[in-house]
Amino acid sequence: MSTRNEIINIADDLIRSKGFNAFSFSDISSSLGIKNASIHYHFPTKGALGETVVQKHINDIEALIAMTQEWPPLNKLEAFMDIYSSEHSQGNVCVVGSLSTDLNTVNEDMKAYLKELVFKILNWVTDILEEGRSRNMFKFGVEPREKALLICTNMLASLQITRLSGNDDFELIKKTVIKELTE
Amino acid sequence: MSTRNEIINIADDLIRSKGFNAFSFSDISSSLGIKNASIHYHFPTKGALGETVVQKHINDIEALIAMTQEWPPLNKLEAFMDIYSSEHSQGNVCVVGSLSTDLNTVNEDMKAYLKELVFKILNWVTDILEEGRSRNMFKFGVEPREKALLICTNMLASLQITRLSGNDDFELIKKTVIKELTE
DNA sequence: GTCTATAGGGGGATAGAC
DNA sequence: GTCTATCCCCCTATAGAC
Repeated sequence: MSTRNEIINIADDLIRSKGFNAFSFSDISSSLGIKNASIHYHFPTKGALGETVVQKHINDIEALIAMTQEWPPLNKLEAFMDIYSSEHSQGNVCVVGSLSTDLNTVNEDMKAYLKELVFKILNWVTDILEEGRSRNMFKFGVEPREKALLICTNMLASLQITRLSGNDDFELIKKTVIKELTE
Repeated sequence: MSTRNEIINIADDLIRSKGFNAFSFSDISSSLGIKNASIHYHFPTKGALGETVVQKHINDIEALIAMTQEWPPLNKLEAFMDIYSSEHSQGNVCVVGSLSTDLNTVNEDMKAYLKELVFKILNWVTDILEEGRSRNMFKFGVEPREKALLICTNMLASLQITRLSGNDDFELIKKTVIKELTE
């Protein structure tokens, strides 16, 4: 992998494990075996690096949406939830949860990319729910976008709360969301 | 109000607006019109200040639980949700959301107090839901603690997500949670 | 592309006067 | 209780050699 991509991946991991303001260029350079100054060759500022990390998440979610386009609604929903399972297994929170906490400290471009990411996720989950209900696979008594907000907030905060309440609660939340939708 | 309590309140606000690692003693001292060194008279370290802020939230939630003990379940649930309405109106996230993001950077005592806070909240909401269902005021098809996890994660993350998706979504989430429980 | 060296600032924390 | 003065460390970022 290119140094540039390694930097992006390490920064992404650090944002989700420690937070944007808590990680430093030294965390990255020591992990990579290079010097701080070399990072600035690839990214002029910490903000520019942060923007690129968020863009990567936008690209990833777009790829996942495209890949699962023909899947049944329940499988799509599980693909969505698997993003969070993967983050949970690393003990990390999600990028939206981490950076929304720090939102008043990041630059305007990062905010804009984060908004784009949140809208993409919300629209995707809304579409999945709408499709699932119209095909009689999901049951819920509110608007699809309302239910999408509930499920997205369940996923986002489950990563944060289970850092404190206990790891088993993450799987419990996931199962409960699916149980409520399908029973 | 005593200087000590003013420091606690300003620190609390800063944690929920900027995050624990982003605020500095200078933010507090300039806001209070005192010098950095004076803060250290009241709190030896930043960690000790953080611990006190979390303890304050524990005390506040205990007082709220005691005050609403005889209220009907729906009013109790609304009292719980009003905590988040108040934080949302300030544009802040909740203390658990903020500090769980930074969890890997805070000291062990802060972690312990945060755990205590999360357990108190989860147990309270679980009790409210159980009481509401046994009195035929709430309907839900999962265990009370499971539903409490869903509602607590809805509240926590709604503050974070609506910083990005739009302010109206907070009220929408609140209304949807109550609608699902009571219809 | 990566290095050394360094600038320039801000962070938390302490000592001791008042 | 609050102040001034100061310490020491870490941070992001830049200049210029290789």
